[in-house]
Amino acid sequence: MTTDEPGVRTARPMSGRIDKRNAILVSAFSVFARLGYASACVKEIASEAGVAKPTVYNHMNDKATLFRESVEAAAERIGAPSVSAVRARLDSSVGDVETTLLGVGEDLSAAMRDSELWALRRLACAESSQFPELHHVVTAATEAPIRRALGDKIARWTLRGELRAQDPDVAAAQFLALVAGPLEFDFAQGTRIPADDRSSAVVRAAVTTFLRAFGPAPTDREPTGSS
Amino acid sequence: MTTDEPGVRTARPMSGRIDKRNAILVSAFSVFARLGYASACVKEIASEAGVAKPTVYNHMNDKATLFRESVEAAAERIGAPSVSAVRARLDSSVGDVETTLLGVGEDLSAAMRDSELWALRRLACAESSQFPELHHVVTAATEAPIRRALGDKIARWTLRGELRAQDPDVAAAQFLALVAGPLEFDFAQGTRIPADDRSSAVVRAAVTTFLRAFGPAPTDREPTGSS
Amino acid sequence: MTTDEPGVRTARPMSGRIDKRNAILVSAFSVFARLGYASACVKEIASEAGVAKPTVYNHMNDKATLFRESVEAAAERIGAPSVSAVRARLDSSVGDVETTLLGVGEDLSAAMRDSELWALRRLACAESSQFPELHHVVTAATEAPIRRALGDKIARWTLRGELRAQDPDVAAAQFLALVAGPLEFDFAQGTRIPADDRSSAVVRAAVTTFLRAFGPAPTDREPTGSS
Amino acid sequence: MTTDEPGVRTARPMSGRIDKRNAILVSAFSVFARLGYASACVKEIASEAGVAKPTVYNHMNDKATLFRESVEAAAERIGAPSVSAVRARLDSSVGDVETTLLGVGEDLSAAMRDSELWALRRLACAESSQFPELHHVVTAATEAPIRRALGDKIARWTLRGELRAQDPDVAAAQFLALVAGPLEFDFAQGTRIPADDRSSAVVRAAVTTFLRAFGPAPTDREPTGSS
DNA sequence: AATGAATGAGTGTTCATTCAT
DNA sequence: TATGAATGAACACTCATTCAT
Repeated sequence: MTTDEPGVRTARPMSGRIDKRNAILVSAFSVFARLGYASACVKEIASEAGVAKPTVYNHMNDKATLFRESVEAAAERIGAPSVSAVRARLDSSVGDVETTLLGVGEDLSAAMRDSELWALRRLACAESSQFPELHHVVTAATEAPIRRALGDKIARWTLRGELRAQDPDVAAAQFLALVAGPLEFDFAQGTRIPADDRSSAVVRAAVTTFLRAFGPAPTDREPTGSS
Repeated sequence: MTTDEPGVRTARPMSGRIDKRNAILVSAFSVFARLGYASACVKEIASEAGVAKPTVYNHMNDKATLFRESVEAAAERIGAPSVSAVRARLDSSVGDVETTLLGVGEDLSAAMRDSELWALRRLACAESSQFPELHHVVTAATEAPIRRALGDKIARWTLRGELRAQDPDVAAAQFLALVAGPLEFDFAQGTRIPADDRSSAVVRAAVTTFLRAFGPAPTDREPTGSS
Repeated sequence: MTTDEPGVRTARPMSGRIDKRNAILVSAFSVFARLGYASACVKEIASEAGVAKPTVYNHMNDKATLFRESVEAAAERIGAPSVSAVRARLDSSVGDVETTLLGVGEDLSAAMRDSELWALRRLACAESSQFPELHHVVTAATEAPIRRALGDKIARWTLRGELRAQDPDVAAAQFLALVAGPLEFDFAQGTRIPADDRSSAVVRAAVTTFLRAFGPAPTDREPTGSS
Repeated sequence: MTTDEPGVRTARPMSGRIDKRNAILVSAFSVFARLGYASACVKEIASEAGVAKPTVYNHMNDKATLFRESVEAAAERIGAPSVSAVRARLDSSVGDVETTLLGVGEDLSAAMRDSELWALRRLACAESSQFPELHHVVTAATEAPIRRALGDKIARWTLRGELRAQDPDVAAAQFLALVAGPLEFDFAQGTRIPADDRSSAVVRAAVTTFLRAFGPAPTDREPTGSS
């Protein structure tokens, strides 16, 4: 239908369209994150994307679809860095268990400093009655891969005798909870950002508790503090 | 519905008004919980409360005030049972540490089966950019008292040598995280209700991990499973 | 609920509302007649009625209801005069058959000079796929009573030997057709208005033909022309 | 669908274009008939014609032109069969006057069973304020030729003494009115289809009345019924 | 000649809020 | 105090039409 000369030509004619689609998705997420689904207005999304309102409807059928797709795209975009960071850290073999866990904890607390991540969670939470599938979309792009990777690593550590976690997946979930739970309180849904030393303390406390529970040997090293 | 004996009328001249106000607050929370702040419409709230729309405006200045007050009232109402339950359990001296913690865990997981609690959380989360104070209101009525009571108890246990938690507040936060974190995943923002045995398993795993980390003596009892 | 002192007071509080409702219905028919259902816009109807757009929606649920009700009201209003005129003429006993039929014919052709009647027909015809019930509404308010009254009269004439129509209803329908059929061609859906003598000629021709077919005796009066 | 033999291409370079134009006109009338002028949307017309929207604009300047041309084309197409049928019947010399008139009446009532004819009338009627010329277009393609042919025939019958109609055109118009008038009531703008015997009765009654009025001799044959 | 993409203008409808009673 | 009625402002969505290809 179009000129099919190999090379750059084939990629070109679509690029503008794809650019526009991405611009729409990005601005849609931005506006939805700021105002919520119901209060966001398509006109503002369009103007922020630099297109006319009907162009938005040419790409996405209606507001609900626009919402879903923008959240999905944002989940990928926002979740990717922390997922990659944790994966890289777990794949590299440098450092002992404690150091690695501390690193993972720092990765998580760093991720929570991203206001877009909170916006993403807020949206998925807020609209979970109208768009229940979003919870899965968001966790699949943010928590789930980390949980899985950490579970794998804990299994290996256990095999190597560096840890003794009967069920690595439960242990992984618990480690994440030990880090995220207390932090979620401090972040107050992303409306506050705790000081660096506060989140570091939470991470250290989580690692300490985790290692006391799952540490390799019941060594009698003194429990040197959980704060 | 109201006391209609003529004699009583003079005694409680305000009761009808207060009744009406409560009816408005209750139906407001119900509608807000169902539809979210922006999508909820005052007309529906009024009709569900059995009053006319302007009557709502006679009691609350505007929609935002109506929202805030209805959420505050609902937070008290919804949070109270689980707070009381946990407090009662911690105040009574029956049972050892493990039994008590298991009981608290069960209290928490029972509380999470209340769909109104999830609605409350969803609202606070959803509107946290427009109404940031709600996060505090909700946690103050639900989590905070439990955390504080548990912290107190852990302090006492530690003093008695039944536990060794350097910082009881951190330990309390971690216990709650160990219970709530994995469960939050299963509840999926209140859109799913996990089976009883699943949540019991989570609670047991949380207690096991917690006791391994903070248990009194470095006993050499085998770590018999974390699932 | 309102002061119920007998007399004028009870009628008052509603009159403003009813006035407004009527104003809306009248201006709605005017706009619908001018532009058709789809092209008419509620905003224009509202402003022509001197109210705000939402006021229209307070009285009628949606555009379709507004349309139906405005057409029904207009059918009563527009059909009444010609129906009354024909009824009055048929009820009064002055004049012989021919004179009376000529009078009825003139009544009909006078009615067709009312541009609102054509607008009414146009609307019922135009929207008969979306609003099929309108055909009945319009004919019931315009043609049907006339047909019935004329049928009754023809029956009486036949009984009195002044006419010999076996089936008076068929004869009535045929008389109306003889008058209206040729005139409809001349009026061209109300876009043209034929000269007075033209429509009088049509009426005379209709009466002549009708009387030749249903006249009392096979008199041998010459057929003096049908034009 | 199109002739693809390379040789033929040069011979009929326009045929594909004309095909496309016809497809557009046909689908346009179909959509206009279904939805009316204002509610019909060009996109649907284009897709039903199997072309893209701008292609429609390449052939017809705008929606109004598209409407006019599609109605004109449809008028020819839809009117032709009944016109031909009546003409053929009148041209053939078989049968006496009564038989022929009965046949013409049946032709007319058969034509009214074509839902497309009603759609055509509805459109012309509905949009007669915006497109007043359509009334002429439609009648010229449907009623007018029949009226003229019947007038001619009545003139001949009168000359031959088989009828005595002073003004054949008026008589023709009256015959058509006697048939169509009562039937139009039954068809209710094409929303209902009367039973065969009902329309046959109407036709017979019309012929009876017509012949009583214009029959050749003032014979004293009993008026045997007008129903 | 035909089309995918884009848009300005406009629609019906809803809602929070106010006023007169 | 409580309410029926009214409204200004806004929103999702559609459509006829044009432009670049």
